[in-house]
Parts: sequence; structure tokens; C-alpha cells
Amino acid sequence: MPKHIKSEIPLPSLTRLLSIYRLLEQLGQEHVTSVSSSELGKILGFKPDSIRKDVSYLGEVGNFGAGYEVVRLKDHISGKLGLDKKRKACVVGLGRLGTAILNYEDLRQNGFSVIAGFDNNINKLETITTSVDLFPAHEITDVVRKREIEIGVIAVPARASQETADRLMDGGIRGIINFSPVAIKARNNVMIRNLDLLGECMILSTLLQFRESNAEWQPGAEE
Amino acid sequence: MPKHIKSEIPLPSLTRLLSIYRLLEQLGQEHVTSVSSSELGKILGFKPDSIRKDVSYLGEVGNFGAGYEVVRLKDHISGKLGLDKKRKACVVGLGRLGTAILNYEDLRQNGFSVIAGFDNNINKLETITTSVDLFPAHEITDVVRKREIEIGVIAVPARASQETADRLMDGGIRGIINFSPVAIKARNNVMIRNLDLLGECMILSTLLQFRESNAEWQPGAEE
DNA sequence: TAATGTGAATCGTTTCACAGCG
DNA sequence: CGCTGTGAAACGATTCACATTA
Repeated sequence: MPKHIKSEIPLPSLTRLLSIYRLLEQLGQEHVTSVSSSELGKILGFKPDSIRKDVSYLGEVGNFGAGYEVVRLKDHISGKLGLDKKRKACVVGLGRLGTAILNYEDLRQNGFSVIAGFDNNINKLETITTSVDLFPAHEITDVVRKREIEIGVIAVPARASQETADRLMDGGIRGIINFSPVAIKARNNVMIRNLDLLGECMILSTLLQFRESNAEWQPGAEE
Repeated sequence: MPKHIKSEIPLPSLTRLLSIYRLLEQLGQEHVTSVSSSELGKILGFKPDSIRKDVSYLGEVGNFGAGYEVVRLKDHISGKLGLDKKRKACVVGLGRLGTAILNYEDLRQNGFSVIAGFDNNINKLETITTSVDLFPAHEITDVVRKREIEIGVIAVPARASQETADRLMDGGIRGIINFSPVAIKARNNVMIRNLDLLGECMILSTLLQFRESNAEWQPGAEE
């Protein structure tokens, strides 16, 4: 239904741009001052053409004949994509995975504040050592609304993931990252990103299978 | 270079088929006997057309006018995609994330045997309670080769991920799932799948940003 | 000259529309 | 008549090829 809300920049391009951005951060720390599209492509495994096209979605920024200035391109991407904006996040499900995320430093260093953790099991809330505020799961909706949390990370068992998502959405969450291996039904334009280890393993397994038994697939002996 | 190794079935379709498969497992347990493409689509958020096309890559299996038999379709997908095949896997990096994966039951229940864990820190190898055999990181290549491990899960800090991948590949690993937020360079046709929490958060953040400030993107005022 | 930026061509996936079958 | 299966059309992303510029 919301077709008018389009980002105008292809999602694959956006994903690559974010990889490029993170590489530029690293190159900046190593005091590299200039880099070309083919050098970036070599490191990241993308085609140089593709990188130039991606970058050009954000407007001109390179030096004809002399590549990109590392800092300038980094700031350009950051500015156009709004990467300087801080976002509040929470984690639901404080098993091993959830607590790992709760304390994941890379998030904090990149503008994400994890400011709440939730779990059904009240005992867990007392035994986990973290500086993040912890709450029982039934308070999700309330806390998300009061603290204006925008991003929710779901790390609960599969059977609880839809209910968790519903609570987050009731609280006005805007985006969800779902680690559970089942799809979630979204409402209100909430964006969902799935990080599904089991699914990825199955994809790998199937692709390996294809390689083992070649010549099987011919989609049905057509003309 | 290896263009002849193609799976003939689009990767997005494959991904959807695996979601469908897991839903069918669930429906089977609930004793649902028949389901149509539009019912599947409703639950999973895919278009019915798309589901029919995906399924048809594997050959005919539905009943014209009466949808699919749940068990038959499930077995059909499993058979064609080789999902019955057992795969051996290992985990490198035994922090909170790594140990979570080491003990992830869903993997075992779906034909993956996690048979080794690795970490640099020798102390960790002794303090973690798990039934999986643990080894110091310098033995990765050796153990992967000897035990014929096919899938490696990388859960180490970013700076160590490329070296970890190299060791896995030296041992003859065939697929890698990379949880670290940096891209890995692959060799020997090793397939890489990235599960990058930071990257996903950044994608969400950017997409939210687009929604906030609409009308900004026009790729350059062309005709 | 060496690299960017970009229309045009190509490629792959999704969607459409309908023929075919129970 | 309802729903599958599938060529054909539409769409979107990548790659190509080259004009452009320091």
C-alpha cells in the first residue's frame, strides 16, 4: 500500500554504500587520503562500475582522474544517509544471544544507544550484569513508547517472536531486527530485517548440494 | 570465473522456498493437510504468483484447483533441495554470541551437527560447559580437514575475521557464515553469507531517515 | 592520462494473464 | 469453478561504453 514511500536509491546500492562507508572509516584511521573506485571494489568484492553508480546516487564527490578523497567521501555518505543521527534501540530476549547484543560495543560506537532489555524470566533480569536497564517482557509496549525507542532487536524463541513483535509495534517501534527463524507480520509501515542463522545454514546447504550433484536442475526440459 | 556452476534457480526463490518449507513443517505438526499458494503467501508475506513460480522450479506437485498437499509439498521441496543431507559445522569465537550458536538447538533439529568450537583464549575452552569438542584457534585448519567440516560460523571480533576465514578455507571449508561486520575475501569457491547486525541497524536507520525527510533524493534532476 | 559520472544496453526477477486441469 | 503452472510483459539492478574533466 505505501508505494509512494520509496527511497529512490536501490536497496542493494544502499547496502553497498554502508559497506563502503565502514571501509572508509577504517582507511581514514590508517591515514589513507585517497582511494579509487577500483581499489574500493577490490577490497570489498564489488565491481568498480557498481561503486561509482552507487556513489553517484548521492551526487558528485570524486575528483575526475584522481579517485575519491577518503574523508570527503566518508562525510558525504554520512551526511546524505543521515548516519550521524543517533537511534535508540532495545533487545527482547536475554538468553545468550540477547545478552551478547545488549553488550555489543560496535553498535554504541556507530550511533546506536541500546537503552533497554526485556525478558519473560524475572530471575534473569537480576542476574545479568549490564549497565542497560532491564524490564519484564510485559512492559515492552510501555517502555518503548515512553522512551521513544525506534529499533527493536528480537532474540526470543521462535514461538514468542510474533507476540514480541506485536508488543514492540504497539509501543510505536519503527524498525525490527529479527533473529528468530520465523517470519514476522508487520503493521504500520514498520520495517523488518531478518537475521536468520538457521535459514542461512539451509541456504548454504542447498547451494552446496547443487554443486555436488550437477546436472539435475534443468527447469523441465523445455524447448 | 566459475560461471558454469549455477544453480538454475534464482537465489530469492530459493530463500522463499526454504521459508515455505519451514512453514510446511509447522503446518504438518498442526495436522493441516492442504494449503493453497495464496494461504501460504498470506502467512509469509509473499505474493501467491511468486510462490507458484518458486514451487514450479522444482517441478509439478500441486493439485489443480485444490492447492498443495502439505506433506507432499514439504517432502518434494526437501527432496529436490537435498534438505535431508546432514552437514557438519563448527563455530569460531566463543564469546557470548559464539557459545549461543554452539548450543543452538534449531540447527541440530534441522540436520546440522555442530561438532567443534574454537577460541584463541585457552581459558575459555575449559570454562564453557557444552558437549561440543573445543579447540584452540590454531588448530582450526587441522580439525576442519580431519573432521571434514563443511560449514564454519565466524563469531570473532572484526579484526580477526579474515584470518579466521583463511584458516577455515585452508582446512577445506565449503561455506562460511560471517557474523562479523566486515566483508571477507573468499577463495576456492567458498560461499560466504553475512549476518551483520551493525549493518542491518545502519540499513534500518537510513531507511527511517528517508521517511523522516521525504523529498530529498531526486537522483539529480534529470529529464 | 587516469579516473569519475552517466545514459544505454543487458540481465535477472517479479508480476501479469491466461491456458490447463481436477 | 478454483487454483495450479507458465509463457510473456514489466520492472529493477547491474554492467557497459564513453563523454567528461582535473
